[in-house]
Amino acid sequence: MGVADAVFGALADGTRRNLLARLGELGEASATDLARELPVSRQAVQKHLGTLSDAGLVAARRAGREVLYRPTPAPMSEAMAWMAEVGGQWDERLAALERQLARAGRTQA
Amino acid sequence: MGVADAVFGALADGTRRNLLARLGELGEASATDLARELPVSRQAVQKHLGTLSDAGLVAARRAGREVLYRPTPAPMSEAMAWMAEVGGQWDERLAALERQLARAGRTQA
DNA sequence: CGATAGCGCAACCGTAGGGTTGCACCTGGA
DNA sequence: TCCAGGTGCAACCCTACGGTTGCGCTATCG
Repeated sequence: MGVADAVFGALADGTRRNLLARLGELGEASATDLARELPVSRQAVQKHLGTLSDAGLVAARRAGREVLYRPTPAPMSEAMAWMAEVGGQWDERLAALERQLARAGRTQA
Repeated sequence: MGVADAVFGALADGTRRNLLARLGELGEASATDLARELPVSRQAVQKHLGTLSDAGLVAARRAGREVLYRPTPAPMSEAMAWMAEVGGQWDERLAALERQLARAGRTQA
């Protein structure tokens, strides 16, 4: 369950969740691109992308003189599995969510 | 996306996840009980239970001179829903992106 | 009653984390 | 070849956070 710490930690920040959502919409983007539409500096975005990358939630690709980041959702499955397991121990309500998890984690590695 | 911040923040700490898991096993427990089987002080546990409570992940009940905490996993649904939604979006976009890349260049990442 | 076991609150400390600025380095294009 | 845009790295603030200790209050049991 080692990855859970990094994933939850990465998801704990609102700016990082924004970045992930935006990356989800764009497919790929550079740190500079993302910083342009956010109220923070490029370096801040870059640091966030770094921690997201450490958590395995994004991957980087060099394209010419820019570096494009794309989301890699696989590690989220583990976090969701943790929640479903712990939550499902005592609450039937999460059974429905577990089904969602199965659907969302379908494409995971 | 209000609650997500508190939930992910609460889940970002390993000790708090331990507490949640232990509470899941025990059903109910006091801060003192939980602190006994952890390498931290009772006050630390109490603070953690406080943030878990702020996130809506636990509820407190007074029983005599002790306060028993029990898990209330409902708000996790929202966090999982967020992950499922964003992750699902990724799947579509990534598939489209990979198609583009495959067609455009064979410069595979 | 009185002693004891829990809880609640507050002060305090060290470190990690988000953010910024500044600058050096590389790469692509005119 | 020179210029501009993009990245990488480092130093530096400031706040939040996890953890501790100490003390006072409440309430239960003998």
